[in-house]
Amino acid sequence: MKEEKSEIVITSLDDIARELGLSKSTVSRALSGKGRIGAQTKARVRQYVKKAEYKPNLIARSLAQSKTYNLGVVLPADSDLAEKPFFQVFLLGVCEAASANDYDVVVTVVVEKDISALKNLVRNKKVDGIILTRLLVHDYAAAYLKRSGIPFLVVGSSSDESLVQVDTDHESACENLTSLLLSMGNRRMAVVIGSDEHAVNISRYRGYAKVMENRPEGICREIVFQNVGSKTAIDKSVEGIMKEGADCILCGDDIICSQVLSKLNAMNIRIPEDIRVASFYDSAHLKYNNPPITALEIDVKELGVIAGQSLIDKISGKPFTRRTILNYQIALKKSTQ
Amino acid sequence: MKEEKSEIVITSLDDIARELGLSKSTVSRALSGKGRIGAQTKARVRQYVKKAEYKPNLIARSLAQSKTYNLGVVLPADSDLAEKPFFQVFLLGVCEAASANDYDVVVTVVVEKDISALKNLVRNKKVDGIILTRLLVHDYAAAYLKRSGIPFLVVGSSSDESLVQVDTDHESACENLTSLLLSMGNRRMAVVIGSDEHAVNISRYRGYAKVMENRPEGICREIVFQNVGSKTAIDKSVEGIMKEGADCILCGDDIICSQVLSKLNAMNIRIPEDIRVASFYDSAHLKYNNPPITALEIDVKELGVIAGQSLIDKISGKPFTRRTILNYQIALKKSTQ
DNA sequence: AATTGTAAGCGCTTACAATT
DNA sequence: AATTGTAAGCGCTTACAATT
Repeated sequence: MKEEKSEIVITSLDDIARELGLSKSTVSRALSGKGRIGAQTKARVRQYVKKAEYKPNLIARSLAQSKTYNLGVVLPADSDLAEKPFFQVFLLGVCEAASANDYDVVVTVVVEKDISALKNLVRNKKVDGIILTRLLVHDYAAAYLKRSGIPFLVVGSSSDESLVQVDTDHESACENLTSLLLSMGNRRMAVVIGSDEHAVNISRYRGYAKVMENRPEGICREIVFQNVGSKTAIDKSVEGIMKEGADCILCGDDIICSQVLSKLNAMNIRIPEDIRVASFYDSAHLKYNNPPITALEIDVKELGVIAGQSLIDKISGKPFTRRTILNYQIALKKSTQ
Repeated sequence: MKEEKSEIVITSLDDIARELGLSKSTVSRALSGKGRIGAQTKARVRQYVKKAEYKPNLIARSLAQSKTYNLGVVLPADSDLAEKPFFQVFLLGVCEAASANDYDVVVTVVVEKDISALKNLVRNKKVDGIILTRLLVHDYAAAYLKRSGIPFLVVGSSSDESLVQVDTDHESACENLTSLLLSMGNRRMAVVIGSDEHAVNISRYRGYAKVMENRPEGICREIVFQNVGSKTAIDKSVEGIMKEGADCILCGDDIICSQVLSKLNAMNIRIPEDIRVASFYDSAHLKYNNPPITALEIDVKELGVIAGQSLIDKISGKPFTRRTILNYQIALKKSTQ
């Protein structure tokens, strides 16, 4: 008898309803928990569903509810970002949050100003909300999403109050690291930082500048290098910095830092004896460097989890935080001793 | 008049049909190109759709066709992999191929042997096919997907003929690099390689072993380190290698290599004067290292594109290649001169 | 024979009606 | 009043029928 029953493949609410002598809607209510439903029936349906290993068709549910239960994550494919593990680790965090809420994660790519893939994702209604993993100063993607009306969230800080934001407070983190290094005896603090089209680089520089402005000598333009992209540009800035006799180099991120280290190494300059080095962003390579590099540490995966959860809260109409700021740590290592 | 027309928001085939005095099915055929349809009507519908900026509801299409137009990509979240940009760059490649075929990409995460998220993705029918981005020697995910019957593809090499595979020929690549380094005068070639639960590490070691076995001295067990995971284990292996007087170290991948470099640096051992170093996998950090490191180069993004396209071909019943082997390059750098 | 329309179906949700 | 059922709807596709 059992064998006979298990021969019937249960693929829809209709099947269950027929087997249990109920109507489709009752079964639906028993499973969703929405609407009035008798406790007994509910238990009976749920038990049956479990035994029959029935899995509801989420596509059908999507169509009926106009919800996809998908989160969109936008990854930048600019060549200089491709190697940064930030996005990958962040993505794992989002997946974790999504998974815990029965959502899935759809990724899409924007290259520089080409947001056509993102547009398709939104217009085709493939996702219920979007996470932008980086924010440009003039961000096309954010502007488009605002117009579109879809719930979205940016990783990054912006003065635009209408944006839901999740970020570390880069500015104050960099401010703290900079003044800490000053208090440790460094005087001429150089900085090498990436494109100021990226909001994060602006914040980081601002943190540095805030401290230096209040120093008697002020900001020394000769040892400040912004908009540094290529390896060549970094090499040049390091040469300039050494010529100017700086005693500490602050690097905008891990990639810049490892290139700065490479150049210093090639110039036979010792760390920390000849110059101190610190980075505004950490990575495994800086940890394993010899000497290990002082850096700001962020729990990127946690950032992803929080971003995912916040977006889901926003989508489901729960109260959500308009601006979530994550903690950071200053990891003092041998490179600044 | 135009204003009046544009007030009507076109959201479904029904709307278009009404506006054009046609039936829903005719409109559907005009847009899909399937079934018999008059050339005039086809043009008329398409023109209207363009003007009205109509976007079909893909969820509805999914339900009707039992197709999602989604590709699933499985990312491993094992802690030692989180920092590897391989997966990120590969993912960008898959997105590119997907995008070109009007597919989207859903990512999911497996942690060690926990494939529950993958199971949900498959059971909930959220994707039409799956890409496994790494292959274990005993791969739970691959075994499950085989049972489930969903089209899937693995990045990696396996003797299992039933698996659709995309990979570099790691074995012959490592074989070539090893014999090249021998021909350059190195005699005692050490190797440091990761967990042999990963198929790729087995292949790489096999390439190395194939060459060394044919040497008069054979494989020297004292300078072969497999299953090396932690930084501590790597440090120990480097110490052992130096004690045994090896003249060249082959690293299983970029992460291992940068940790080996860190240790060598700490021991004040010069490259290439005191020892040569090469890696079986490349990354930006090895390029920027001083000296730059000889390594095998793979076009990972291209690998992603090919994997994505192959899977789509398989899904759509087109002929697909059961095993695609990508090219590699040996980048000779100063570290082995 | 070529083109278009009718109607059922994909598997859910949900307002409303009907039953106890 | 509490529970369950009826029927319409979400927006497509597609077999088959009907029209020219």
